[in-house]
Amino acid sequence: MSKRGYHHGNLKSALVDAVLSLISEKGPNGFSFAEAARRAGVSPAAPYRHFKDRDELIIETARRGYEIFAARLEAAWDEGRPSPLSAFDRVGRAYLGFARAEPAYFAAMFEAGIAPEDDPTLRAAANRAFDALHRACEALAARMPEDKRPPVLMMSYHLWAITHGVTALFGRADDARRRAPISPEELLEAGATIYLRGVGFLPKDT
Amino acid sequence: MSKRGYHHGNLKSALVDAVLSLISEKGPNGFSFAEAARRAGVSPAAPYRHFKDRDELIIETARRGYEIFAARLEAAWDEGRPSPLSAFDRVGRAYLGFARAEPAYFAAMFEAGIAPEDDPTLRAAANRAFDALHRACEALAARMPEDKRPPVLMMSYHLWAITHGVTALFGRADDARRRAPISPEELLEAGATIYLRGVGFLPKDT
DNA sequence: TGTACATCAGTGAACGCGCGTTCACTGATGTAC
DNA sequence: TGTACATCAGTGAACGCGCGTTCACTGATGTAC
Repeated sequence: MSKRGYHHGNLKSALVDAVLSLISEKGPNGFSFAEAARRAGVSPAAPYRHFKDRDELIIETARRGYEIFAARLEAAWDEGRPSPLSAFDRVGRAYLGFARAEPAYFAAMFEAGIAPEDDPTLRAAANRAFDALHRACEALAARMPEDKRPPVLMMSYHLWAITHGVTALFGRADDARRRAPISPEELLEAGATIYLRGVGFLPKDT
Repeated sequence: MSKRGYHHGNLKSALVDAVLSLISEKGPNGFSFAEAARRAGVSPAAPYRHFKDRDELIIETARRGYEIFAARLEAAWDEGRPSPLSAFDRVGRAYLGFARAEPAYFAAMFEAGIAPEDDPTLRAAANRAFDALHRACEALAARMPEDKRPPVLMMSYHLWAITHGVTALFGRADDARRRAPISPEELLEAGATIYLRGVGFLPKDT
């Protein structure tokens, strides 16, 4: 954090940080190119050296968010140790935890109205996060007798949907959170357990 | 649609309509007080007769959205006819259908960063929508042997989460939709079926 | 090692624009008698 | 039924503001020789 001279040195990251703090304060779309520059201590023209426009800045923010998100999910999965089921539970908690700890990243990724399909690097980062979840589902499915395995991709989508649904409705960090008389973590764990029982992974009496 | 004179006659609704078309074009938060007035064919000061500020306008939009949404879910449920299960499936499809047919309302309700808790009438409208889903779950639970019923509220939250998750990820009408090799309707129906099997509502071999 | 030069990453002033908001106003409508 | 008056729902001009964007510029850094 040395006194900066004429060159900032790390303006790109500083702008992303500024966007994150602005999103925290005012919601996604509550930031402007000009204010991000001001927060980074730089003239309003400086961001143009790094981003074509406002959209490129939010995409870069979301991209970084997806990478951190993917890394957290992968770490939570930890190759399915000690058991796929307990590891999977950890992944769900990591999903919720990310949304709570990094609401600004989460908003940039899921609520800023940007489309992962539109940008190759964004798409790759988003896929990496989904792949972590998908690999966990593959490991779960591998534990089932071959003739009873559901389509793994479908299972991944379902578990993604329930995890995302619980997070978006009950687990968000802002005022739009719906109140439930049970923590989102417990709600998600119970839901995933019921789903896995229904899909045949868990016996009926669990 | 007669030629309007000095008084608009239905400005409040016209402003909400303008907001909806603006959200459709530019996403939630992509509208301004001034532009909504322009679209309604009225001077920029006119909206102040009906709304304190921009926020009150988006809240009114979301409130109307929740009421239409609740009515559609209630109609889809149709008191559980002909059977609770088929009626419940219809409710899920109505949820998805609303998000697809009315993306602007959906965005105002779930993605504009407003909090249902903050406004009593908004909250009431949002609750009415959730209640439709909750009553459907109660009817499902009533079909189960009393000693095996799960907590109905939890069941409602779970089915809400999976429905909302599928909708927000795969069923949205805009570019942020995730592509899956299966329609959101089928994905949701399969997910709900698996969940209901897991919770004991459906026998293991369905 | 020193120097010349190209490139990079900033500056800061300027622009036109649309926004939110206010104000005194006025035309239309509703109502008391 | 007519009239006077209060209230309602608009007008339109004006304001200050922050934004996105551009421009010619300049200080710092990297590199060829």
